[in-house]
Amino acid sequence: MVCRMQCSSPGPRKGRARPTGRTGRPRSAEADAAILDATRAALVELGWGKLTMGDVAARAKVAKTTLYRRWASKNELVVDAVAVLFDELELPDRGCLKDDIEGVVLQFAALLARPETKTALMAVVAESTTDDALRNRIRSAVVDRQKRLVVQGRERAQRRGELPKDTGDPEGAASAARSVDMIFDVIAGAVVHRALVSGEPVDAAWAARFTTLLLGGLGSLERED
Amino acid sequence: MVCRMQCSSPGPRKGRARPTGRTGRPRSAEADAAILDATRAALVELGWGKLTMGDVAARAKVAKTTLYRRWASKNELVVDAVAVLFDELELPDRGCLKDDIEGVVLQFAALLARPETKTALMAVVAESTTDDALRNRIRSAVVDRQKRLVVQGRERAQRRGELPKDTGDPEGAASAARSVDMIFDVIAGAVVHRALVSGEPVDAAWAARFTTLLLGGLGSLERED
DNA sequence: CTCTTTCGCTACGAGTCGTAGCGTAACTCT
DNA sequence: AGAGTTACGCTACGACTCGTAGCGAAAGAG
Repeated sequence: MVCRMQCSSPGPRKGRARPTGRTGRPRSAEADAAILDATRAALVELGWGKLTMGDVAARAKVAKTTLYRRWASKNELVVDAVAVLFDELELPDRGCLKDDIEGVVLQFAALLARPETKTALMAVVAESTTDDALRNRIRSAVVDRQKRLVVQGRERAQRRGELPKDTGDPEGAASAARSVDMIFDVIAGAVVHRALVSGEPVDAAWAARFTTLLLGGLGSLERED
Repeated sequence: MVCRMQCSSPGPRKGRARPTGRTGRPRSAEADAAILDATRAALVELGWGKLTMGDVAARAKVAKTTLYRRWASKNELVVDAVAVLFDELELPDRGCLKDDIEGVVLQFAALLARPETKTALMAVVAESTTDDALRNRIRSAVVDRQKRLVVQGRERAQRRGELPKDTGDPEGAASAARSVDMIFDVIAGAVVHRALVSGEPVDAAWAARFTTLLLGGLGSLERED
């Protein structure tokens, strides 16, 4: 889902993309990497509004036409450039649910503190409100990467006995899906809002208070179902 | 804080701005209103990325130079155009804290559902990460308008006895301020994230579940302090 | 060696930006 | 009423960005 005309296939050979199946000169994987690096660098220096395709091409030492051969618009380029940053997110096992949540909150906050992330993320979300293709790209490249952590943390807490296990029936499954969505929106939303809108630091003290609130709230939600 | 060179003063006379004190032709208040209306209309049709100053000027039937005499950039214009929408937000007394929160959540969600709001809000926040002046403008024009509702709802709940009253000491005041900030970020963040990032509806059922979570969490937070 | 595709490069029309200059309109003060 | 001051509409402008087209050269596949 990266390039414009070619199909990207897994398993590049010798630093080049596309192992076989097509003839002709293959696309340079180095160029791809250089372009994405240049995009992130430009985001840091210029921000979203002043970033131009020509500038990115110059930084990547690549012709502007090469850029347009792979990405149709600035939006899609930036989504791909930022998406890889979300691969860093992990959920190390800290022993209990509370510590796991605090860890992921701080990790997410550290990611949002990076200038290239903060300036790009909101901008592409804004554009996605009037561009369905972009919305889907963001969902698969960014949102799903994050939501996976919630599912993972939930399962881990269930194994520890900190959360009740899922019932097999459809009713329970629907309830579980609603919970995951809710938790995801609350965590990601609160962290983003504090960091980018309120503009105040997401530090360990805040993370601890927030986690207390979330866990207490989950208990109430559980009791009501 | 609206115009570029002149000081806006309250109490216009006869549809014109600035009652007295300065000489010369006064700025047209009708033009201001027409420009802001045109900006919102253009946001609906074009979105943030394709909105141009020339287009807004044409819609408002105003010269482009008039636009630049009042707003230095597209960012500031859009902030002012969207800010007034947040004046609609109120906190009607529904009798108990739970209903008050659900009400404001749904009201905020309805505001975010409007295309001109959703497409503009995230965009200006994105730009504000690299523009301090814009950040302050957003804070005073949008964020403070929302936070006021949290303070108001909290005081009302305290009068009802649903929340403990503030202690007079500095420690208690700091704790109260932290709570207001936390509640604000959680509510606004979660609603924005669900509506704009997850792209799922903020309906009455979601609002009820979210409110249950929040109130339960507040209880836990309270017990720990 | 031939075929195919990508590459860098240049050039281009279209569109936007933000400003300057001008004559005119609107309002205040004397 | 007249003078002074400021905002307005209009036109024009250079600078910039966009996205594309056309070219010859480079890089791999068969």
